[in-house]
Amino acid sequence: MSAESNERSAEAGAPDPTDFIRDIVAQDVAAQRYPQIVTRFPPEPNGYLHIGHAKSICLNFGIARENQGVCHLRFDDTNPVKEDVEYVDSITRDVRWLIAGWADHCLGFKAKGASPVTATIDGKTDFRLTSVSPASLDTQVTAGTAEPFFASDYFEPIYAYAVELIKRGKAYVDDLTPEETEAYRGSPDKPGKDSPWRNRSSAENLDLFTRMRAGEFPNGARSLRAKIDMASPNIWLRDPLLYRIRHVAHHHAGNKWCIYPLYDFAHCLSDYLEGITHSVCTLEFEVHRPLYDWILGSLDLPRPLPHQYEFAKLNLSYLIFSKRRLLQLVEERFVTGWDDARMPTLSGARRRGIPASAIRRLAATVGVTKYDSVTEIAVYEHAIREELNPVALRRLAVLRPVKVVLTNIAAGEVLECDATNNPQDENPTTRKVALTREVWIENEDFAEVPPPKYFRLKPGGEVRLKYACIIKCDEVVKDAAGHVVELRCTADLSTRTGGPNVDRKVKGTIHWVSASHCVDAEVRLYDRLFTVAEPGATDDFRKYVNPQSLETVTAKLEASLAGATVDGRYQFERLGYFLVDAKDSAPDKLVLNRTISLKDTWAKK
RNA sequence: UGCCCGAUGGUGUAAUGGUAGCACAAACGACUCUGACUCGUUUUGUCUAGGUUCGACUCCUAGUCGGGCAGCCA
Repeated sequence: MSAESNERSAEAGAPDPTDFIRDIVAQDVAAQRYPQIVTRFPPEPNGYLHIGHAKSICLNFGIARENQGVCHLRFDDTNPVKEDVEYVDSITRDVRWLIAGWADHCLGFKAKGASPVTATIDGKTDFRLTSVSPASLDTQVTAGTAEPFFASDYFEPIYAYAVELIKRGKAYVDDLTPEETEAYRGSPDKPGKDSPWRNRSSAENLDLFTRMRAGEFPNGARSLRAKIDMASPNIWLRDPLLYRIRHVAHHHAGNKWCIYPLYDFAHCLSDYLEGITHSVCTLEFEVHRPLYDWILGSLDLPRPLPHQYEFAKLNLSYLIFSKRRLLQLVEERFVTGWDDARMPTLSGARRRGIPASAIRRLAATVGVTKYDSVTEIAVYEHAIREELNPVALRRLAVLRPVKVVLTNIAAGEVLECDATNNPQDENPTTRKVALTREVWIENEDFAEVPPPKYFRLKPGGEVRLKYACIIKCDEVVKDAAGHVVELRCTADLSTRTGGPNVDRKVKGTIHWVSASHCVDAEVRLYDRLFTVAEPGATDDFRKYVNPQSLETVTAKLEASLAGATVDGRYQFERLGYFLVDAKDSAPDKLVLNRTISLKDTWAKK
């Protein structure tokens, strides 16, 4: 829990970020263009959220947070064949996790089951749906009386707007087949041509559209199209489709419909219905903006219109964010699931022990622009360490143990040492760790033939056992095969805390645990999932999955870790940040994940 | 080869006509009972060519390079 706290996060005192979108919002606020700033995060429930989505979530909720506004979580669920409630649930959970303690007071949910209300404004029929009070959101969610927004809740008013467009002569029912539609559309450098059905009468269009809804026609037989310009240089203005026929049940709307609006038609209207002021999306929708504006502008709507702004999505080196490819990793068993700790999904990050605040910190550092960039993974790793360092409890653990016998300590004797829980604290607390005759040290911390500048233990050399004392290696015991099985050392107990020679310096300090006062645990060490910086740009990203992305070891942990729970964030000294695995750990069989290693300027050389 | 968008050190980003700054990375050094953290120093940049201007990363024109758009996906 402590790791989720914002108290020591940069966010607490940091100034609000600025970028070109926030500048626009600020201008709109200054001009009092809207009574309140309302943004939205509109995922399609057809996959798990990943770090790339997190950038969008942070932007949209950040804008709301900085302007006393609200940000709606809205499912853009207009294509029932691809969507599923499993994703609705995971997305809702992940969004709430990401913004917890930061922007949950801005989260816009609606009353359960609510759909847009009809009103008359200036003699015009209007539909509207607003969010419940964020202040009471938690109790309402718990009570089951609030839920996210769904575009599918707007099918009725969206249908009414389509009828209105037909009446205005701005939409028509087309009988062209999908193949013909494609052929008629032309290509980027060649204009399209008008459908023979383009100039049907309003009455005929209305009749046909009503019958489409009534289910009289099979899939693909007809469609509703906007009547714009088949010769437009912008393909999305060449009479784009508004509705298609799909005789299929919807995961949220049930069996009510057999015609479903397409993204372009549903999205801008959903924004309007919810009173969205700033509709922020990624760059690929830039060419759709004229259509977004055309639809809203063609309906003579009485309330202020939302506006669309586009930014470049996040790319991180050594990672992939494509839903299709992520799904492949899951289905082809490169990972154990969507929440595998190596996955760039939010559920994977959470299981890995990455604090939500670190992801928010990443979003703040990469900024928001229209330049399609690739951010080095090191920026993300740095953000994780920055968030974990001040909150993680220091503990001693040995991943790959080698036995050390301290020959001048009697068997059964226990020397208690004070170990600091977190040196970053203003007033650090301590705990007791046991020093006994036999201890484990890290395999890497002993070298029979040390490389130059090796600070750790070597034959005849000295090293400090952290929080304990300096030891000297007297003898290296090997088995018949020549492997080191035991190091026989003497402890200089005068260098213990409180001892006369505490201040004696040796170059190296290493971690250790008592062999008689420790617990075994399965520890999972993660490395990058891919071996190349841009796996998405290769011929087949699966060929570049890192075979060493997961290594499992049986580690020795200091005894105090015996009761560790998922809530604890630990730094195993000199090794990295760890937490208990939420799925596979049990009280009698601890399983821990390494979130990330400590920066290691020695190993690099 | 139609339309739209973009280009600042290795990477990401700031400077909104007036000293090119910050972060990450890298290198070196200091400190250190974590080769971590912290601190200090250093290396490296405005895509090109014209134009406007006292002055251009910024405005204009052309070019180069990169990205997006031809789902009844979002």
